[in-house]
Amino acid sequence: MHSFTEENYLKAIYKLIEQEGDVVTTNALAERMSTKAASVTDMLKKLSDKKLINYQKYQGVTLTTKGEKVALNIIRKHRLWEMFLVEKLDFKWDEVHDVAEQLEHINSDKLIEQIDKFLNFPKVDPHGDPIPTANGKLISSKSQVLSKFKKNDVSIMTGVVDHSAAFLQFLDKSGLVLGNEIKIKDIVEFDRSLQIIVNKKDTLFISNDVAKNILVIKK
Amino acid sequence: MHSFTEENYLKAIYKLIEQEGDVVTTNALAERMSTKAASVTDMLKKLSDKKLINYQKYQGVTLTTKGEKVALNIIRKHRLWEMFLVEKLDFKWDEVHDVAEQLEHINSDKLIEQIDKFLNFPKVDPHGDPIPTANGKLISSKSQVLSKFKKNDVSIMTGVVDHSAAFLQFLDKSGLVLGNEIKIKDIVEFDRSLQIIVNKKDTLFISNDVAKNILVIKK
DNA sequence: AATATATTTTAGACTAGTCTAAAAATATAT
DNA sequence: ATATATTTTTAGACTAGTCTAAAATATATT
Repeated sequence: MHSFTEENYLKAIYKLIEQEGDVVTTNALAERMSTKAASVTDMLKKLSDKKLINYQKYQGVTLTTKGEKVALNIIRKHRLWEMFLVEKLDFKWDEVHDVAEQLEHINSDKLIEQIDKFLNFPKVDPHGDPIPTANGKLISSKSQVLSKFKKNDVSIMTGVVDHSAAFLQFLDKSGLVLGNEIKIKDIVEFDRSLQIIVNKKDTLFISNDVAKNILVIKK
Repeated sequence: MHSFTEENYLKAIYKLIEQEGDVVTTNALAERMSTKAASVTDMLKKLSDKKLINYQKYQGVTLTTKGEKVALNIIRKHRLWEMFLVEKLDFKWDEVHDVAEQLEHINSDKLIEQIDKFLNFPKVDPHGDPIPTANGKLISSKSQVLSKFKKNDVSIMTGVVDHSAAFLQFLDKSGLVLGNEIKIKDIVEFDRSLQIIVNKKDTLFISNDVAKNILVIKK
């Protein structure tokens, strides 16, 4: 199997490609892993030798099919564990990340299949992120950020971009949870902040920064 | 916190003291950890510096109060996870060990308290071993090995000494599970093997070696 | 009590992963 | 087109944990 550290690098590469596009740079990876560029270079050589990434000096990295499979499997385990913590152990959605970061490295096919079954094969995790299948397929959601919508658009909240505890707690406090209907009542020209109506009842003002971190699907 | 490896050494020391008595030797520990005596010596110095063990060169080791607390906490987590796997995820009692060896190192107080609650605060694990409390108390069971009993004694099976998958599978096949009543119908002088009656129905012959690995409590 | 044997420790080396400082390559600006 | 700045890689060193081989200590035998 792959080491704890190798798995974390592969996951980080996957996520950076997912959000930043085509290739990942050494510096970007160093920042994400809270380490130094020199350490990243060392690890990239190792992952490249194992055929988990495509790497040419100075040219950045992408994942090989094999590397992507490993990354998606870690993400699958992470999201299933998060779901388990929230659904079965009464964790809040802002409390699950650190524990899931540990649990995702537990190595047992039977364990993760049974957890999946125990949860009745969920499609998304508590943050609305899709859970990759056992054979490494990821159904990408058609959700978009709320900030892209126009006045009077009505949508359903399906996820978040920022997963920090601070942001998630703010959403809880504001009554913004997955599944809620959000109608944009007004958009303030000056700062692009939004006035929204949640579930046809509560009127709320949110900044554009907040809106950029809320995922919705058009109704 | 303590490293994965440190935790495993402390657990091994605890178990060796529990079954072999007062002090643990370097060689015994090396064998248990599947490593070399030289490596053990290095680790003993480290654990001693951290005040987790009492160690004098050439004199063997015991756990300090602090070290015992760490060991018991690992054992607590191990046994709760085993219980979870069997009770909630349909694992067999011979399948849980390796996964629990990994899960026992997950570091989250909330997680283990919630697992405990989810299982309704079990007192023993699937092998009949007592689960230490959150504050490090271990209720030692009054069980004894079946081989110590006499002809016509009646007892209830409460646990096992050998936890290997092979032994547990043999017990399953023989219909010997926790809670069963075992009456000793006869003891063969020659090899101390036993003829037993399980649950007042099935007659079975077991070797003395097997009897030494079955824990029972007198009825 | 002296010697032989077994156990334990030390010394020095190895791997995985990390670091700093310096060198090399690439990108940007004039 | 060349100089400057930025990014990336290399070189060498460090820690945790491991190893082998040799030295030190303890135990057993006569």
